Amino acid sequence: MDKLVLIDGNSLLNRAFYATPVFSTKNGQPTNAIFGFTKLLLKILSDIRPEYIIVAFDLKAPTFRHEMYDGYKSTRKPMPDELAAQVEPLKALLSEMKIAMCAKEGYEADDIIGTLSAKFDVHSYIYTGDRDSYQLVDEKTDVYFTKRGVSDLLKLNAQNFRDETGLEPAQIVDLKALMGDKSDNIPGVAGIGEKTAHGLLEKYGSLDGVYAHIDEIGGSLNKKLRDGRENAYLSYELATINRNCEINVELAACRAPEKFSGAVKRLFIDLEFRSLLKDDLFERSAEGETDTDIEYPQAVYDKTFAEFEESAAGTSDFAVAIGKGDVHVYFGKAEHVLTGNFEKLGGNLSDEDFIKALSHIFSDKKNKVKIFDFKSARHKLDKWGIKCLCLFDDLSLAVYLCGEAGGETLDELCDSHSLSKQYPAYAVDRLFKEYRQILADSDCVRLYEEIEKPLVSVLYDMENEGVRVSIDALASIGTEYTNKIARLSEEIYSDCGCVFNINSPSQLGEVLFEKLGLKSGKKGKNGKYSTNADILEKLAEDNPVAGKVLKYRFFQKLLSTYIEGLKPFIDKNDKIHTTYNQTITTTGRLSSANPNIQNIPVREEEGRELRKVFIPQDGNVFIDADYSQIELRLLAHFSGCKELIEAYNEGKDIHAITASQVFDVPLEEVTPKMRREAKAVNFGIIYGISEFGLSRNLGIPFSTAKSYIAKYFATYSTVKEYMNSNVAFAREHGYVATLTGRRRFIPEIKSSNANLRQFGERAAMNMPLQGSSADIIKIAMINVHKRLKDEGMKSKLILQVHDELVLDSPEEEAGRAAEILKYEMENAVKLSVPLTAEVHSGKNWYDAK
DNA sequence: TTTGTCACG
DNA sequence: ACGTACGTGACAAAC
Repeated sequence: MDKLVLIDGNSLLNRAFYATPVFSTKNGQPTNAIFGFTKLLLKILSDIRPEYIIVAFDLKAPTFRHEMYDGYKSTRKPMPDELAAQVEPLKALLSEMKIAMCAKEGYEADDIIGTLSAKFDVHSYIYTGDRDSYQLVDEKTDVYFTKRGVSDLLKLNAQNFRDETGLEPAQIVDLKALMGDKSDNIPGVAGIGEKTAHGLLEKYGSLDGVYAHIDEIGGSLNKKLRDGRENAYLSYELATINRNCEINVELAACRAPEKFSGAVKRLFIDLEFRSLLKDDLFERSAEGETDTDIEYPQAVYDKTFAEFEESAAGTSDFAVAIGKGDVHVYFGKAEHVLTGNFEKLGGNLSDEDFIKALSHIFSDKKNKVKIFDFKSARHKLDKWGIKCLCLFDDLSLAVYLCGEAGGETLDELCDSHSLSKQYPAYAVDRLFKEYRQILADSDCVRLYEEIEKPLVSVLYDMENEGVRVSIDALASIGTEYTNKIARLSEEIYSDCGCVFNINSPSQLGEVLFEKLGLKSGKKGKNGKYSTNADILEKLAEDNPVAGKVLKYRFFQKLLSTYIEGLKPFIDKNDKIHTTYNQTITTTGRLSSANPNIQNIPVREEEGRELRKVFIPQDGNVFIDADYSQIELRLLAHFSGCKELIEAYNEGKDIHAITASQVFDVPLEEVTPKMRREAKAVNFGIIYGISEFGLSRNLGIPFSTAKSYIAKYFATYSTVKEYMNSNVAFAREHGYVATLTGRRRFIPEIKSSNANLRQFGERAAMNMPLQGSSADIIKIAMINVHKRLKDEGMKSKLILQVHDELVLDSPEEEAGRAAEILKYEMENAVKLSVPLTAEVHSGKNWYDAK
């Protein structure tokens, strides 16, 4: 039998909307509900593979139910704006997807679905979030109900309906007739709730049955039923789905699509549904898969270097895309595909000619190469023994600075711009021109040319240089931790009276809170106990096992992440080479990965010891410099707050001053506790403070945190004004910016979802501070790197940890190197407050801090 | 792949 | 009624 999928459009769109926070495209079009709906739709099509599909919608016009009963659905809240704004775009998408839609004045989607499933000789699969549809279940009709969100589907059938309610599917109408339905404002019988209604139906089977035996029912219930008889039968009618509406739908016009057109693909791209852009979903057009109005270059497979050189003669502008073993080069009107035999057989060039061709491009300092990720290209070219001397433009940086989601690959970029991946070098050329224009329009050209681009070479050198580790020290600390972990786990097993996996939060929660019956184990929304450090610390006051678990976790973390985790990254020279990602963060910071060298322990003494593992090269020392309170200084600078600026200009202790203001005591009477709390307030200010956050961070009552914040802003009103101005700017322009004009787009700030909106507001307050700090240290890095090189020094910049730089420096030039480092960091930019960097040196990273 | 936890600034 | 300081990356478990 043919299969027909029937979807309750309004119901699923509604579910999809509330399943996730609202998210929007860069243009501010909210898309979360359309996304959830589309994702489910694609899943249904691939799971069921139906011959036919119809999406039914409600219309605004009143239905036959409104005519029967004025109050029908009158208590419904209106749709939130952000959901309403998604209805028409969804219909437009469905229409482009060639999916049949159906709506009819006077009926609800339920009725249309009920009618269509009864009308055709097909097996129907109904998808809805409305439990009323239980009544449609029969041998040729399955109903799938979306439980939580949209992806969690429950197939309804007589059995699970009985399990859940103790009733037959058809009885849902009788049930509603008796108990009513608040959300639809169906009245039911006054005074009868779910329990009573159930009881009656179990005994008498149906509404008619109840009234047929009304004389057997005594007491107040009898009166309620007699008084409510009219309402009960009205409700029965209201709750019954009309399976016989007058609808003209030809099944033949409802064919389910197998593939979608290029127009649908473009709509997906516009809606930023990147994760749904699977190639096999879309039809391939004759020339390829993408825009027909693009004139792609001619593909050329040169046989020899001489052939390539001849075409490239006189060309200095190239666009290049490097794949695994193949390199695409676009210039003139052709895309040359070059492959050697390095990683696969059958290259069109000999290895020797392959290298020559690449050297022709990259080793000539007059050439300018457009490329997606220059830093990683250089590492790759290194392996082929090719020196990079050319000028370059980096597409990934341009895209990043334009405020697009960071970390996109070139492939993804091609997809989202409808460009063929077969011509990636041409795509690089074309995309770079496009993004270069956006950079110019958003005043980010200097940021790109003078900061991000020069930084590429600095980071390349840092990654190449690497940081040395002591294998012996690593091994001995590893043994020490392994022993500690073994002892602690034995003790924990014996204390708990059972052996289990302490690493598993769910097993740990079960043992602690159920077996041992420890208190304060509140289950979260997913039905699991939280066992994080905050909770365990509280527990440790009463039960030593919690403390042992904390210790176990601590050493386990150090062992797995920093001992075992680092080992695979150590090269034959005992060095670790991290990768700095320049295009990930929303604020402009770098991130470090494989391994992450920016989160090596320092806060706890026992973890800090690990830094003794990081050592300079023979005969060298580490020189470590970190900015002192750079974000707070930026706050003083940007806000223009006189008190803060003065305090910094006079070199005062800022946290102590804040403490004296917030706690209303003379500076001399500020206690260490007051200073500590004031420091937390200062941090909070930078993060876009909330009462909840501060109270949780300090472990103080909500009301106390509130009063601290109030006092702070009363004292530093210019800071408050500055923060408000950031939020206002973001609301007006959709973005905020740093010292150098780096932008972060914050669409959340216009959300009607309070949580999301507040998140946007905090981000608007924090980004200019965190981001400007990132700008400043980047400038410092470029200048330090240049000075060291220009002055012919052997000291090398090796690490960056957001506000900290580390040099590996020969002992004899360490003094000079430290001076340069400090000077360049402190003078990277000129602010209305001084920037200070604290410098230390030592024979390992521990001693240099 | 997602979740919980925890390391850093 | 709910979820909340900003920005990251890695690991282990559970799905």
